[in-house]
Amino acid sequence: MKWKELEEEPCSMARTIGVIGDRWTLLILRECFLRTRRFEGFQSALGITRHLLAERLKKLVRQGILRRIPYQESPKRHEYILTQKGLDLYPIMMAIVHWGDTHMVDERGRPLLHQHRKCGKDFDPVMVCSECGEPLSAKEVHTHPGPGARSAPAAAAPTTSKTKARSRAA
Amino acid sequence: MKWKELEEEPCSMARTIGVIGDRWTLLILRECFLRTRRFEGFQSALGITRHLLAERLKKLVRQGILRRIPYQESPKRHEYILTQKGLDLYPIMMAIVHWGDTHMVDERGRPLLHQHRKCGKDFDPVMVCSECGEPLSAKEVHTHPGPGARSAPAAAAPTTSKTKARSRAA
DNA sequence: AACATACAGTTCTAAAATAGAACTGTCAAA
DNA sequence: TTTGACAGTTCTATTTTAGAACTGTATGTT
Repeated sequence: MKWKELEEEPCSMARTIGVIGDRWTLLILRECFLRTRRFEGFQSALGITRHLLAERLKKLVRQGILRRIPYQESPKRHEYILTQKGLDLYPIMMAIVHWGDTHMVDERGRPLLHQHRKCGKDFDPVMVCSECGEPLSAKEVHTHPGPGARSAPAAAAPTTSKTKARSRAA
Repeated sequence: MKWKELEEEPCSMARTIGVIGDRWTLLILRECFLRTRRFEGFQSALGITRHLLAERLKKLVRQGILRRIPYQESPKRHEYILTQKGLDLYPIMMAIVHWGDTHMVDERGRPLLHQHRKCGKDFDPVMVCSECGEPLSAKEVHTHPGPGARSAPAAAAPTTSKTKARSRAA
């Protein structure tokens, strides 16, 4: 599979993975949420090669996740700032951190704590149902096709090769 | 950076990314949550090469995210089932899907809907503060070092090369 | 008996992505 | 005049991934 194709699959997860689903991109986004804004900042914080960093930043800008804002003229320099679309990635980041806090910490405990300004307490992120407010777990959720589903009879995707992907959505 | 190193960084996000932060792994996990359990099931659903699939499944088993359970003798065959550690990835998956539903759908709308068995309604996942129950956003959260933080003065990491990563945690 | 099929891998080569280092170019400060 | 900060770009070497074929056990078919 070419990764461009991912973004066109009838699956919100595949599409999202096509955009942010690689290691460096996720780490770059971590830095964004930690307020890093400049090329050298990302590079020295992450140890990523300059080549890849330039690539990934371009992609994130193309995708509307970062905005490239000039902060000085001559030589022209820019900062990379999260757009609203980028800020909306926050639950993904927090969910990843929280899983790591739960399953990947050593004896020393969590590297970082998160304090909620509104209530002043250190917290964990909890994912709840938008309708009833109860915490969610996989077993309590039933998945069913929505309007954008690629229904089996329609469009009749050829599925030429035996090894091609069946259509599947999420 | 070698990806093994990621798992040892003092950052829950880096560690988690080291385990599940690549495209195929995330897609394999999607299939797991959609109840796929067998090698051929994953392969035909995703179109992943058999070689990589075998690799990734092994890694997920090593990490305790999947359990390999025999379902027949001679020839020995196994199913791959999510452990509790694997099931705990659900908020990450839902957060990814939800972002895609918000920012990556076409005119046709969402490919999949999610129904909460408890309340019976189609829902969106919402991330809230465990302490006060309010929805979270990046701007309302203050991050500070926890017990597992790699504090600057201690341990005195050499940081030999100019291009090596500064220590950074999340 | 001979053949095809299901299943779960393993093994190969070619193509693509990433690592690592060096280089470019503008400007400011020493 | 030299050095350093900054934001890249360019190059080669290494590592990963893609793609296809092959292995091996067992069942079902002709």
